[in-house]
Amino acid sequence: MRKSREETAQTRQRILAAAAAEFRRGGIDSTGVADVMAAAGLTQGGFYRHFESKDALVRESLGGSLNELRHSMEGAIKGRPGRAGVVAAIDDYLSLKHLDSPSPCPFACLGSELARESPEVREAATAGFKSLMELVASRLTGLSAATSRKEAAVILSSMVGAMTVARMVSDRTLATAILAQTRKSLSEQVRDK
Amino acid sequence: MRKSREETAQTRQRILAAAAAEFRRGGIDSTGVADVMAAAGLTQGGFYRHFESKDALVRESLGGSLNELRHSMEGAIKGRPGRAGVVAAIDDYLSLKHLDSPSPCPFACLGSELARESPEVREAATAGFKSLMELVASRLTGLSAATSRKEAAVILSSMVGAMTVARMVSDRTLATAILAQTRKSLSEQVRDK
DNA sequence: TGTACATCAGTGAACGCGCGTTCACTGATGTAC
DNA sequence: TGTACATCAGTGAACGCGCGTTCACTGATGTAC
Repeated sequence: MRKSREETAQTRQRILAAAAAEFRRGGIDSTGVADVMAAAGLTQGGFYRHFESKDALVRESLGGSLNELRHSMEGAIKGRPGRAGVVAAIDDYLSLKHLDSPSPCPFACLGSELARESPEVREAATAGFKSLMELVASRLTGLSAATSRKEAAVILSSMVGAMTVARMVSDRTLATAILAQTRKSLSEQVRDK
Repeated sequence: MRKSREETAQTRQRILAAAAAEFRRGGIDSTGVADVMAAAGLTQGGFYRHFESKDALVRESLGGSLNELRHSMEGAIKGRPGRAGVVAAIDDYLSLKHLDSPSPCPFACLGSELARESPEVREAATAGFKSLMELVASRLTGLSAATSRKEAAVILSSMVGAMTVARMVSDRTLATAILAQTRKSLSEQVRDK
């Protein structure tokens, strides 16, 4: 049953992709190694040929999620010049589509759980957040480097908060209102500062 | 071993208080019925004399947490007149003290987990959020009722997002910067709108 | 290039453990007369 | 008011179950000559 080196590498990537999606969907604690392996079309026994532990999987798949999120935000930002790029990223993130579809954002899906994860996992989350901060800050022209980073942190954490709360409430009207009003409020903030 | 009616009622309250604190500290999934009962100074066997299931405990203790949070915000708001009351509540919530101490806010502690809880639990969370919204909105003078509620929703979800992210990142400097800058940003928003 | 052997990806079953829940039991409290 | 009995809060052990992890085994791949 041994697989070629290429197949092995592909399997590893398949497990990582399945893990990233399953953890975001069901949470870290509630998603078992067997769930992830089944989602990747494998049985649980083979897991430890690819990863040292569940924690290592969480860490690495979180890194993958964060990279994808960064690329998706880069795409939205690069479509428009200057500060309008940030507005586009905000509108994209706080869209109804993002509310309903499997979310690409581990902060919104796992935020409060991540605070209780191992130091290694939290460091991966921190690096991901900082990476998004730099991306947004680079478009907040006319501010000092330090100030633009701080403003970017506020914008991003507000986005995460809005999506987290919108996902939490069972009142659909309230959820859409939170997203719409936060889009409006943050866009004004980006344009005016 | 039977206890008096009064003692029974006190025990129930003790379990609820322990549950609220333990769930916020360790998350809902990771905190077992036995953990809660031990924190209340009891053994797990007696749990079902007081509650129908863990889900019922989660629902009721979440309601308790939300009531306490509302009272604490009411206290901060009532200390100052008009919009300054909202600023005081923001400063209180986004303080370093709140970052470090056992948090009274279930949204910041459990936000992403709550989105995956039972409909009953999510409805309790929704009612709690709406209650805070009304409280904040009542102080956003000069706006229509609908607009003030929407603004309140943005302010609250931004507060939750800032605290969630600040708790998540392993970089202390970044955490304090997020809190400070969000305080500043929201305060300006409250004063100017 | 062909052959013999070592490696190891993946399977399926098992490990110990902790979970939510149930239950027999205890003895103090509450109730009925 | 006093007594006999029913109730039930709390204990401690057990239930089935799913968890993360380990392991014997398989057979195709990789390596050495």
